[in-house]
Amino acid sequence: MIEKCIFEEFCGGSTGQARLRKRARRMVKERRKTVASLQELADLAGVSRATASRALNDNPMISEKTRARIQALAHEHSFSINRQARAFRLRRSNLIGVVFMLDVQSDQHMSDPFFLEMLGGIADALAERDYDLLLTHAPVTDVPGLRSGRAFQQADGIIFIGQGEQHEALNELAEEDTPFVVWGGPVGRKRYILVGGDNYGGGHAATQHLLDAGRERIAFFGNTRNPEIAARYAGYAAALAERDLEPDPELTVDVPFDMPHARDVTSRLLDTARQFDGVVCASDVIALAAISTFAALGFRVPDDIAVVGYDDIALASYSSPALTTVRQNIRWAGRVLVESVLGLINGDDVTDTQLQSELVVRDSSRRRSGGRGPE
Amino acid sequence: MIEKCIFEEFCGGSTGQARLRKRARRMVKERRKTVASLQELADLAGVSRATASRALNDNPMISEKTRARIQALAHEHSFSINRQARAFRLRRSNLIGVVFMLDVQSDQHMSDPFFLEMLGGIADALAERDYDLLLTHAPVTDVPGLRSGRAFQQADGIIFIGQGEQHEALNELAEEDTPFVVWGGPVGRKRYILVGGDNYGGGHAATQHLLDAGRERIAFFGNTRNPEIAARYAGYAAALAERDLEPDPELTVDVPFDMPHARDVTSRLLDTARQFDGVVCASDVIALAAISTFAALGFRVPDDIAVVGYDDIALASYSSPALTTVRQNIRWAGRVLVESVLGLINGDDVTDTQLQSELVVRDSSRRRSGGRGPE
DNA sequence: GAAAATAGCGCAATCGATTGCAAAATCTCG
DNA sequence: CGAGATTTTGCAATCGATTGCGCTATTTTC
Repeated sequence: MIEKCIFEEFCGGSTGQARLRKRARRMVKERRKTVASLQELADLAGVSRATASRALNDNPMISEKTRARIQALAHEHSFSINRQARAFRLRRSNLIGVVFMLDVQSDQHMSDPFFLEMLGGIADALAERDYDLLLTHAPVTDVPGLRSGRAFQQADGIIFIGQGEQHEALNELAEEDTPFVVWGGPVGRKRYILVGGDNYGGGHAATQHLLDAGRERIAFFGNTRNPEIAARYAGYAAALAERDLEPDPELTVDVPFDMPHARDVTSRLLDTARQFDGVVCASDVIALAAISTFAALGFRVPDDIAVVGYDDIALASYSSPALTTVRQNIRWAGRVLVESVLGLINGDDVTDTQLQSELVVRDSSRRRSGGRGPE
Repeated sequence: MIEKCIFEEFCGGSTGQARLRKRARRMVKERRKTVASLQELADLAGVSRATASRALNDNPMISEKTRARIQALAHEHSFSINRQARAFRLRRSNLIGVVFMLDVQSDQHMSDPFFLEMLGGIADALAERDYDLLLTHAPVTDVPGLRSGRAFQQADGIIFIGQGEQHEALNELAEEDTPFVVWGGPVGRKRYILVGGDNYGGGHAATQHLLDAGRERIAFFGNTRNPEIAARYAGYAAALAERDLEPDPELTVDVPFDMPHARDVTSRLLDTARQFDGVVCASDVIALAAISTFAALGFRVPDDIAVVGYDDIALASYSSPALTTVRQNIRWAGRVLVESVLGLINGDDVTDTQLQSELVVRDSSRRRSGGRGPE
């Protein structure tokens, strides 16, 4: 039945295609064998590799009829193109590298759920565009070393998550020809495409929220050498300035992103007996570590010290008390990063993007209203 | 100087190599141009592609001298092999796919930090072995569909994280020829290599801990259709049995892995007014959600209800009260998974592995000792 | 010192898909 | 019905690295 359909249109000519057709007849018998290469598919269909290739790629040069027939055949034999060969020929792998730039101090890499959500967003967006995600978990002491790393060679483009303290190194990488985009905060003399949240606005909103709640001595926990954090700090300082306050240097604490260190630093701060009644944290993880430390040392949160976090990770709303935080739409961020890097690859004009940030008020920073507590 | 070194040993013969040498002289002048292919490197060195290839791969067929010279040249011109071409030729990509199998219910994929730590462990272990990580974030409704997915075609092997409820589908995949290993719990009629923690032991220890603390009606929160959870449940039931108790079906609650659902289910359970004073949770995330819900509803933790988690994610020790939980050495797990899948690829004999689990007691389950509280 | 053994290298085929160009088939019209 | 226009399809080169086989030098052996 099918054989008939396949061949009836060919029964005329007798040129070079005759050979192909003979081969096709032979192939038909071994129908069930898996089709492994384009050549085999072409033989089955009684056409040349070229035609088969074009048919599968919806090349308009191929007639509707032939295309349909070949695609059906491919499907029937569950044939799928060899992606290695394709990548080799086209010099395009359909792979996007994702590199996490983490602070150097933390041995315990990648423990911030923020990264996971970001990764999920990127993975989804890439999948929609028929790209795969090559994950590199780099010892980010030497960004230049990445150049010779695997990600840079196999991937068509790179997404860096966070600048860490490697802004300059990234600038140098921009001279290379692998396109990349960076999730991070604003910096001067930038030669790469940047996508980020409104860190300034977020830091401002967080601080203002604490001020509105009646807090007067507000600390900032975070590593301001990281551009994202620096922008949040700028927002923090600005909010203070609007109330004629200014940041107390002793309350600006370089807290790393991982919890053990964060806890450490926090408790040391408390030892110095500096007074403060509010904290703006550079991440939810830092905030949770801080809260835990405060609690362990006998401070009540939020009554004695109110805390605001950043990122709105899933766990933030389930801590007790629930954490007020600045939400970034991470999944959307992932999508924007993907669009940007693919845009670069296509040679489009790509510009920086700033996503909105939004303060999510939960009940951890009230001072005057009584705590709702257990009912 | 260098030119001399390169050529002095050749100045004898005058066979087919003469042509090569001429080309080399020409190339030397344009030293600085980036070397893009093996051919160019070979030309520079005055040898053939074959020799260059062998030299770079430390093939013993090549003399020490030539090897050193070519490798030096390669380094000098920062030449690195084209991995696409190599993968194509060798039919080996040095890519390992990692697929997360998540419960279907949860729209909010990948929010459990456990996955991130696991991913980090796998990424590190792979990097050491010169492999890259291809991340697939699959809609795991159809595992068979993965077969035609990108990961399966590009990767030399696959690591599945979690079986979800897809055990049977995995069994079918085992018929295919792509080697894979699975992180998960014990199941019957298994045709794939399994790596997992001691879920039974962990569940047992967690339950025993609560019993030792004087708890008498202990609930279990988790989806027991997931093999890992099922094993933990078995340990839970066994621990109860040792005290002549048996699981109350109404206290075995199918709690999904993501927090919103977990919270939902938890509060519904409390509505039914079933009495219980302890909970063994299938993950820390579930535990934190449960604690948060209990607190919101006016129960004191651990005084009214003690909770034990599973995984010991970084945040577990920073919740207040700190979470007692079962620790799995996730980074080591990642390493074992990598060794196993690479073993399969090499055709080694690979067997299942069970890693130890360890109860980490923090102060969330005391009943008789007074809470330490803020000092 | 000639024959045999051994190193060290080069030749050329190969992997599978894509694509410019040319050839063949089909269609259009006068 | 046949030339010209147009649509389809095939030929063959190409991407870059690897490797079996064979050819030269060089060394060893007697």
